[in-house]
Amino acid sequence: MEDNKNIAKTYNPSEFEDKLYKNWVEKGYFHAEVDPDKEPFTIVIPPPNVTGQLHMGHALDETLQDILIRYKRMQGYNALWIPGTDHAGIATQIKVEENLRVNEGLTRYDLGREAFLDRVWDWKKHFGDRIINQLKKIGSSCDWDRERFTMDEGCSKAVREVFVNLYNKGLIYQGSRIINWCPHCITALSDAEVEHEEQAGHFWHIKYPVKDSDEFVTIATTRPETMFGDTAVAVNPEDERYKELVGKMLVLPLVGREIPVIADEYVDKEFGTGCVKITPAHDPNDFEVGMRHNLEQIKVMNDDATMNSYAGKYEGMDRYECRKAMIADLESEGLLVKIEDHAHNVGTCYRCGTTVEPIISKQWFVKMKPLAEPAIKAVKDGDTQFVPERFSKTYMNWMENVFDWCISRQLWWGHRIPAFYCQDCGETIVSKEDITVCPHCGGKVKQDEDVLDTWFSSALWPFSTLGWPDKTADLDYFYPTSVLVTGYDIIFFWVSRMIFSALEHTGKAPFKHVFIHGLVRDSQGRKMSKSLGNGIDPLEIIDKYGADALRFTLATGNAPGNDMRFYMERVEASRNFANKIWNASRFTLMNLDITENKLPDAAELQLEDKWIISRYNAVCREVTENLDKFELGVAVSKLYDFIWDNFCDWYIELVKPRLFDKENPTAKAAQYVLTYVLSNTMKLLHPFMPFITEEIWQHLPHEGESIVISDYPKYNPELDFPEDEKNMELIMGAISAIRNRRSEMNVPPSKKAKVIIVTDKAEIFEKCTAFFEKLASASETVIAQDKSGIDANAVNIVVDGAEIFIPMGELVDKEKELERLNSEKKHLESEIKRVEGKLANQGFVSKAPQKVIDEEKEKGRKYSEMLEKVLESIKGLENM
RNA sequence: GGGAGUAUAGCUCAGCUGGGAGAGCGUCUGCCUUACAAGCAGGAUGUCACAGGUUCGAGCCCUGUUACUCCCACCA
Repeated sequence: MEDNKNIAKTYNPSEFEDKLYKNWVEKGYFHAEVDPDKEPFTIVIPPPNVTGQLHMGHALDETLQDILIRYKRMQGYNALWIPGTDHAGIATQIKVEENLRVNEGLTRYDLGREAFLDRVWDWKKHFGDRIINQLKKIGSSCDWDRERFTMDEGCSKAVREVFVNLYNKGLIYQGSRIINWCPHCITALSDAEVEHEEQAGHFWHIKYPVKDSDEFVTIATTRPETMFGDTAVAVNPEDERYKELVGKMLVLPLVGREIPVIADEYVDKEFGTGCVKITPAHDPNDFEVGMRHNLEQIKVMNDDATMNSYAGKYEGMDRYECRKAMIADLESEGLLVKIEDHAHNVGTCYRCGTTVEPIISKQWFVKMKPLAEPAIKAVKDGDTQFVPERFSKTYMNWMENVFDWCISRQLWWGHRIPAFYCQDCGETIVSKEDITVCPHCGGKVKQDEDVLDTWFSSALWPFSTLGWPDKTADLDYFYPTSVLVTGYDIIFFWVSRMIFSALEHTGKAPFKHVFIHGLVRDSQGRKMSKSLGNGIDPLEIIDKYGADALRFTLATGNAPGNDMRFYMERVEASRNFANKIWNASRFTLMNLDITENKLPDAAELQLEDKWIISRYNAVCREVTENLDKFELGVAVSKLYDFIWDNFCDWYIELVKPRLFDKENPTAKAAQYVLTYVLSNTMKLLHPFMPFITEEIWQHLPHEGESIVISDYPKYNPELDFPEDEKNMELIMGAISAIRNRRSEMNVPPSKKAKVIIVTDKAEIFEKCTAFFEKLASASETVIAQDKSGIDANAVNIVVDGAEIFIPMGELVDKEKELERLNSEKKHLESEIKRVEGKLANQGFVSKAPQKVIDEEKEKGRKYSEMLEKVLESIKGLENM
């Protein structure tokens, strides 16, 4: 502690953040082992994608988790935060392919599956490491000995186990159904991976001639190019207009194929022309109609959304090229009735933005209904609780209406589907282990080429990271996890799937709470994105302002679950707060010659000491309560107010005269109180701002080797001094009033004046005459019982508990003083009127809680007393 | 078509279970007061979207209205 007094003059986080973090990791503070004597508190990180680097959204997510985990660790829980990364199937593959294309002009097919995957693993290594380093920079207190990856051995084992289990239970099946196909990524997508956006499209009205007749029906479509796959035209059975047509054959324009007119309830008579082209291979509704009517399914596109041979002469054209060409042809043949503008929802790929094509395809699916039921129940019963609660509605809504989940992807990067097809007998074998021969016929087998949806493995994250499917001690002890912290944007993708997966495979909900946060937006409220170029790199902020400032910014300024705007002024304000803490600490250290951290005997405590201790104690209680309710922003802003307003602006200033006066018998007590309150406040603040709090705590007299593993302060009823708080407020009120008066009269702070305090609470005001010298620019303070002998040229200030006179000589303008006193009088009178009105109200007196009534009465008493003094002063002035 | 959110100081936002509105930034005035100008002291600014209702009392609870935002949804 020899260098205590030599901490740097300005707050410079880069000088100590990395050093402290390294030490924490080396000491193993973040490492957790099973310990039956302690209660576990577990968080699994939402694994960032290995696609690139962390953005501000991650920084928010990690900050919130770290606050919770550090808080619980300090409270004595066995806190475990499991870190890791996600392989992010499509997203990563796209990145690597893009990289390959730009740098080497190659496609993944040029390399071949194995060589390409080697490249992706290289990518993963590079960006995975980078992400981990970024997590550390933010201060995340993860257990790095347990770092995981969704495609590591353990997670892969869990994936296979789950796939085989679900398959054996009939909850995974393979089938040909309409799925969302991304022609750019060349893969199937789940419903959740499709983003709908309203686009200005068209409604093409096209004539389909009736066979052997001059008649025709007009259909309306938004995707005319799919007509090559039409296998019927449907009308509503109740539709009188078309009753005669049902059963007749139509001739499909441009290709001449014949299709029937069928009747189906699905058709809305009122919409469009009332005739619907049915394309079972390219539309989910049409698919259903096709099933009912046993219609042929004709796929007219290739995987890249170019037209195939069913499109006749349009074969090879891109779907939109084809659309243009065929519309022109229809028009020239006189079969195009009209084109209407029509806004409609178009599905787009969430990774590349390409318009997805609903297309029939053989894929693997998870049957959702049986899995959704327990997942709904778990949230209904409160086994898992959303914070804020409203997000459970979002979850329920989705769960209750969920369709089967398409889990196969035509990609290379991911968990290969553990299904094997016998080349000889055609049997499908789903197996946990790789097999080479068919168990039925001994023939050669070939593994399914596809991989699983990346969310299939993340769905298992809370238990796969703890060793499942093995019955490990970790799993037994740390699972289910305590809280999951994530953004509302992945409730469907991830949260819901973790819940039903966990219930199905472990029999338990994966976490007690889901703490949902919003998105980090830019200063104008726009989503941060690459294309807008408005993203802010968390690391740049850390370099410039420090991780603590970043964390403080992210933890404050918005309500849970709401989006927040991020801009530099806020970070600067946070940094300024850190600087404030830094300097208050520097001041404390400069004035310290004690080596112990303890409170002095109660008898030695001065009024201001008891006040700050009492305030600290109250803040301690409130912060803990807020943290327990996940009100992190409220908690930390209370600490901000306490540190800045109470501790710095008042306590330190009040205590200076004692500290600077070596003869003062209470100087030591002040040192102890400063140390006690500051170091405990650092503890309270540590979860939010881990670096600066550790740095300061280490310099202060302390026990233990790190604030990280120190005990979180607890509320202590013995430290409540309500009476002293009240008295202190009287004095603070007086000081403020004097400052106010002097400022109004443009008295420079350097000009000292005599202050005469007339009060019958001499014992309160007397004790603190020292404050006035320092704070109120007084040269002398006199406590008097009455105002006899007070100079006529004194300004008169009426405050609660006292009347203050400051002789100002010529500065006093009698008229102006009268004016001011009269406005004071008016104000007091109106306040009294309000209070009296309230107290005269029978309803109020009989129904309001006693506490509120007493408060009003107290106000009334105070105001009346003050008014009396003001009236006297007015009278005195007028008589002069 | 369903569901949710937001509307509070010039700007960005807090405001926990109802007891006469706060912060940061900005702004105005005065200060380099020996921890801090990344600071100190003092000030100004609000029909808490609108209309009703419940209540002794509403920014907060209820109903309706308006504006904006987001999510979900197989009307071609």
